Amino acid sequence: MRNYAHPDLADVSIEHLLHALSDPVRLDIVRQLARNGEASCAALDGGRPKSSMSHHFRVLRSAGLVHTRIAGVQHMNTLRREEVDKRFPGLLGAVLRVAG
Amino acid sequence: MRNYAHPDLADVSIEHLLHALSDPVRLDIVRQLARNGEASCAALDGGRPKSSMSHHFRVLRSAGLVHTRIAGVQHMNTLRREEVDKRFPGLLGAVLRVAG
DNA sequence: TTGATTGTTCGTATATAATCGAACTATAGG
DNA sequence: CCTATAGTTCGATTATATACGAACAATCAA
Repeated sequence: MRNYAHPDLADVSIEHLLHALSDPVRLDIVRQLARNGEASCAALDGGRPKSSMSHHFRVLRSAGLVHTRIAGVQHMNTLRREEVDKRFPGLLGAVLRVAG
Repeated sequence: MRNYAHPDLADVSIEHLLHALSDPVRLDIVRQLARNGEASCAALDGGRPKSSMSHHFRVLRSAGLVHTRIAGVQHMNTLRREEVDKRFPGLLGAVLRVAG
């Protein structure tokens, strides 16, 4: 894998984004990225198998929520906060305001 | 059916609520209720079969989003706007602000 | 080049969800 | 009581998600 495709937020529907956020594992990933900034996949796995995490990161990417940058052997993830906020104002803030 | 049980919003998780909103049929129902206020099930079916609608209303009820009141032969639905707003401040507003 | 590390992809199993016809329940009006 | 109307419940089908082991690819360091 050389690098990832990240969708334009304009092409992401709110249904798609809400679905991505409705899974507890993914919501947890989003919360941690919001709190701590960039993190590798392994740093967020909570003991889950790599293939499961890979799946969840793919869903988060396809929903425009997460950007993944390859840095050597690690894949570093960040929240696409500004872009999501521009497309869906207030949504991510409201979700993250809820206690996890 | 004599009447419905409506969950306390305190018992609704954000994952549950986000999942309920992530379906296009249900999101459409929520949008219409927000715009036009109380409506019967049939008024919102968009030509879909009754059993399908019944399913979606049940999901919306279980997520604390919709209150259903029995009025004779009709079941009238409303958005539980204030309660949802108290539990998840800004969330519904952010969702409804997005063009449908 | 070999080995260790990080994450993807594939395949399969399992679980959850959506769809919808058919039979049923409840209410209202003749 | 009979009939029409509005929704629910049941059951079956199909679709979509999740979970995860195993094999693979890419990078780095020795």
